[in-house]
Amino acid sequence: MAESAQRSYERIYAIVRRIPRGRVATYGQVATLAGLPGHARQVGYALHALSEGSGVPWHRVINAQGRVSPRAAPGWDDVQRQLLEREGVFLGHSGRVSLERYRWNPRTRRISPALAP
DNA sequence: TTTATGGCTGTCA
DNA sequence: ATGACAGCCATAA
Repeated sequence: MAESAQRSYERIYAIVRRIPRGRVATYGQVATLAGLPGHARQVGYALHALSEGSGVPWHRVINAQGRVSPRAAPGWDDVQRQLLEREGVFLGHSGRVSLERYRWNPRTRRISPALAP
């Protein structure tokens, strides 16, 4: 693997690591924050290449539609949903996450749970 | 080298 | 609301 790609991966991981518990971010959002606007797909690859003990909360990254993307290995999407629920991110009735509520904003834009309906 | 394929996204029907 | 299409670019073969 080329070093430039490695660097990008590290940036991506650094961003994903910042996502707080109970929050989610989209692939595109992570890409932009990592300084790679438009490389959302690459974020998916970076996370896919991740090893298990890396400490990177890959499950907090979902697609722009607020859904858990289906991946190569069947059953993993369920695992991801479980992990999210364990952190307090509950999926809507159609297996969708309300991005309006759970989207992570690095610049303090946080939604108070007490304020939520 | 070229091709095919993806843990995506935005736009349009 | 869902589905098809086209960009984007790193990996794998």
